[in-house]
Amino acid sequence: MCPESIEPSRAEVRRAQILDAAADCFRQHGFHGASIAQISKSAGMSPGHIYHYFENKEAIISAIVASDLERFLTLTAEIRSACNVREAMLARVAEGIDQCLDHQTAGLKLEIVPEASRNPHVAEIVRSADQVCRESLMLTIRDTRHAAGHVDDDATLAAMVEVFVAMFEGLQIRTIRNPDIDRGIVIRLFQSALAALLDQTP
Amino acid sequence: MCPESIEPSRAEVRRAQILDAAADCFRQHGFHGASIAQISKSAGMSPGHIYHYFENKEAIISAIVASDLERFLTLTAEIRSACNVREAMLARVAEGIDQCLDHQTAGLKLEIVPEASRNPHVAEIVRSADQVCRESLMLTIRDTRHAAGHVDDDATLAAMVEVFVAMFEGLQIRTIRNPDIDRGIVIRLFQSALAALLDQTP
DNA sequence: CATTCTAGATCGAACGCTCATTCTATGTTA
DNA sequence: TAACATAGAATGAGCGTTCGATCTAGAATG
Repeated sequence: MCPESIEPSRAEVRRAQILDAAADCFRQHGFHGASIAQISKSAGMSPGHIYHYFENKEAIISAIVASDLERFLTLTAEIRSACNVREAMLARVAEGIDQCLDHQTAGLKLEIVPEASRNPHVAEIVRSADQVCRESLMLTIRDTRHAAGHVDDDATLAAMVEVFVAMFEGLQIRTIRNPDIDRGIVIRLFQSALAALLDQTP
Repeated sequence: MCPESIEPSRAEVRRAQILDAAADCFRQHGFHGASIAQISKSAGMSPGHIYHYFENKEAIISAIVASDLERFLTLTAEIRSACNVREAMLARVAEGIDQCLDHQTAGLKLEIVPEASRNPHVAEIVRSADQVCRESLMLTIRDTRHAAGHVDDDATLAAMVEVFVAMFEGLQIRTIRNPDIDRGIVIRLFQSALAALLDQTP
């Protein structure tokens, strides 16, 4: 009677329930502003019961950070596996921008960064995930540049990645600081800025 | 015996003392992680005494956010008053990047954004300051583009500002997520990316 | 010049509250 | 019945904030 992998176990369902509720609360009140009482109420269970699935509050934070970064990891892997990577990248820009401009998503992602700057455990999760993303993007950009006849050293490629990623991460901040961005024109400009980055001759 | 404006009054000194200490504590523990007790100890006074200068903790947060944004406002005004604005902008990129890559500075700035996404009072300060910055930058870019013979509509100029600013704000996130950025090469790439943004023909 | 007065600066204990976490008791399932 | 799921009250620490007491510097007074 144990459905092993076909259906998630009750414990897995409970864990996901807590994680969903916690993400909501963290978005609304921040990692430290949200209380276990709030999370438990939002998850429909008692405060004490949460401690059957997570050692403490920090473990919930870590789990959310990890799952959030994992989703980003699969996105970059997806782009990398496209046949025409350059076109795939530019095509995905609109999609990526939409995600960056979503207040809910951006709010939670921006919660993570300052937390990483002071919580060593979160910092480690964030930095190791970031490294994997950068390596993946670096290979992607190198292939794209190679196809156009350019050969760059590793340091230049790494810097390209930084600029590339900085633009998207910066857009998340823009969404908070200026909620009235004109989405359509920003997409167009982002695409041409990224194309210039990929096509430049040093 | 009152030195009016030549020397700051005792109250002003005390306020600045509190603000400095608070900025330090907020950097280390976040807006909600830092306690009045910590701030008071770091400022060298009793917890109760802080309430002679600030109504409550949120007032301290607001004051720090406001002073931080004011500093940015003077920077953009400075650039705008240069004779050759385009060169001034590109020249200041290195300076701006240095500031973005400073962990201390970036940590506090990144604390502000998620706070703005849930604290309406902070949000208002941030958004109105951001609007002033954007307007200033927009005029600057318009003049630069005009000098090169380009005429852009307001929406395009606004989007250019967004991309421009997003790059710098994104760099602050990069510093946290990847502390090992190669500063020199990023500066070079940033400059060429921004030059491409300013010189593009649509 | 010495003394008194006073208003602001400063302290730190105390308050009420909320938090993360623990623990024991009860319910549920197989 | 044995093992696990769940509840919710209890705990103790820490928080932001308040408040009355003390201190101090300088003005007012004689």
